[in-house]
Amino acid sequence: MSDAANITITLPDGSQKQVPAGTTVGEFVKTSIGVGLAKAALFAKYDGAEVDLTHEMDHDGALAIFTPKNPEGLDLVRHDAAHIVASVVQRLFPGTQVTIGPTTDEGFYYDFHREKPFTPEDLEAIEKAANEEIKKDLPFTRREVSKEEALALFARLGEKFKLEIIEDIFAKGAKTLSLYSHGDWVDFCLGPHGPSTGRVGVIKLLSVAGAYWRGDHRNAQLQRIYGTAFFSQKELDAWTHQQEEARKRDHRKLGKELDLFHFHPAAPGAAFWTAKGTSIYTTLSHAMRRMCLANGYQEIKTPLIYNKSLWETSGHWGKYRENMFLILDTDTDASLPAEERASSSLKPMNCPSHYLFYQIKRRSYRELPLRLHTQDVLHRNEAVGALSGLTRVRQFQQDDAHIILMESQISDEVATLTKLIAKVYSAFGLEFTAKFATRPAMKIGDDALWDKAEAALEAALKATGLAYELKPGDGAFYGPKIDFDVADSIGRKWQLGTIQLDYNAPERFNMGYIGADNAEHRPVVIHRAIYGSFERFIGILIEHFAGAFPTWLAPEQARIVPVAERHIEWAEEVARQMRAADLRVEVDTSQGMLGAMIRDAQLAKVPYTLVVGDKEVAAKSVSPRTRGTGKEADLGITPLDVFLAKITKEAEIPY
RNA sequence: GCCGCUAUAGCUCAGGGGUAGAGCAACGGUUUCGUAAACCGUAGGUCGCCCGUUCAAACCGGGCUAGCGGCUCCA
Repeated sequence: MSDAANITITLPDGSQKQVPAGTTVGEFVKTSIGVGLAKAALFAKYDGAEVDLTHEMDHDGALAIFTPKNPEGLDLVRHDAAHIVASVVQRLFPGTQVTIGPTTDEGFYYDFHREKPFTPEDLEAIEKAANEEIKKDLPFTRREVSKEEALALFARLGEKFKLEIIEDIFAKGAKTLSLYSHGDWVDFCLGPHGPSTGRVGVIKLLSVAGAYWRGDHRNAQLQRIYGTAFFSQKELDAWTHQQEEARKRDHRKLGKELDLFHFHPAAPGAAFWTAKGTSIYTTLSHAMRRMCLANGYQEIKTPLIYNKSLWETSGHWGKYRENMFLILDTDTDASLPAEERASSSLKPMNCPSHYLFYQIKRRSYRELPLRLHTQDVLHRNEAVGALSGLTRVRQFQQDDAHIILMESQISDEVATLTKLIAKVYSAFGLEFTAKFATRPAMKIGDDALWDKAEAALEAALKATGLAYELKPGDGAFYGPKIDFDVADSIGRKWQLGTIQLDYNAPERFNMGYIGADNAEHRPVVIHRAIYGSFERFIGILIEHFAGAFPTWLAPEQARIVPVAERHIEWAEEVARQMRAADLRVEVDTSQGMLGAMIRDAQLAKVPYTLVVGDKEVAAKSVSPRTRGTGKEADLGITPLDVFLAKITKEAEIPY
């Protein structure tokens, strides 16, 4: 189709153009498509690969142009922004070494090595200089160099982290390394980059944080500068506003405002739940218990403290002791290390309890799958720096279960479980992502068992048709797992539900069952949680609903507001009838102005505010008002029995 | 655990080397009111804790504790 001098370029609409080989993407767009697009273009995808506009096309292929209108365009300029920030940091703070600077969902970061930490004032100076660099509109230029050239260049610059990365890149089989420069600053990078620094509209630096080289805490401590970039100040302002709105949903803020839970320095990582918060907790607990009992589970309770010997059998003593609250034997020598003085520990997980429970008697294949559900209190000694509101605590309860079953039952059980999880999450309107995590470095059991477990779990997951992401090395120490993640208000993802397959525990605990053949067999264990933990789940729900819980979950489902003192009697009668129908109701007897009482109820995010005055008393009715402002929130005068029927239905557990 | 930041009244926050301030909430009184804030008054704090510098520390320095943003880890 093409002769030696010409190549055929296919555009996304299917049209084809012939141009001389060696034409750059930029020239092609300008001459064959249009000046407007040429001006807007940032980079292109040519024959499946992302390339710069200066890339010379040398063969037939499809070409797609990306501009600020594409999400990929924003990601690209943020990558440009990371380079710009790194360049000004090295100019302003000589001696600082660069490492890596990728983009994130919300912006970018760049990790630096420098003895002195960056101060907030430093950040301001860097941000100012970075934005000046944008105004200079310096072109990004690319060139390819050999390994030797690359090593020589970065050795001369004194960039020892970069030298390590270069060795890695070539070790993985790269033939050359691409360098990108703007001004006199150079970094290596796969690219592509935009045409010039001017195309990055505005850079905003957000924070500086510690990070470890290659993500390993044994390595050098780096300083990570987080930032974001937008094409215009207007877009940045809109994003900033959106961030502020998201922060208003923060469960730590709302938990205090709505009086749901509190923390005290005397018990870091362990919540005090108010009556309202406890109401949410117990409603969720009851809902899960009910669902489990309806789906072939039995609920059991087990001890909270166990002898060290149990943890040795389970493998926790070796692989999880750092996270366990040990109970020291006071008779022992105080100079000995804690793990030698410990005789027992608070349980950090329910699994060993359930294995002991299973072992209480001989089990038959007819009992399998044996599904044990427990909501006991667990303690994990989390690192102080890891604690965060309700999403990361030291004391919590899981909606935990262990399913002891035959290998042949795994697939069906995993399918049933993913359906249950999807059902619960959809009842809240929560969107989740699934991850499949395989054996970690810190593990028990031989590789043959892991091979078997990973294969069985992934096959079961595939059979459900659910989309999932692969997380190699992220499994529990005893088995591979499927994790279900939900994002909080500021986009951080938290693991909630989990399904974990365990071939190790049955071996360690020598678990068996008598099969139909009257012989002893080894079962398999599935660990699963749907909420994950009540604490984290409630934290996520608070943010998801911005504190405005659905009626069935709201701690106060209705508040009755008497217009004047003479209406209190009917208000109390309404409350009595509603409480008799198991509804959670309060009467506002504060005798404030009506508007003020309604405002209080609205701020408390009570689903229904029931105004009662002369008209309502006379008609044995209420005037319900939903959450929200203005006339549309007012449902008008409603007979009490009609309203009762409506709210009772809304108070039903949806799963 | 690591890096950085923060800590003033129940909450949100101002102030600042020389006897501590506001709004809301609380409490008392007046008001009895029709769909997002009535009015007047009262009370409330060893400025997170310890040590140091200073004639004098809430303010400056150090340590600790807790919280926040990340890293590591994790439900």
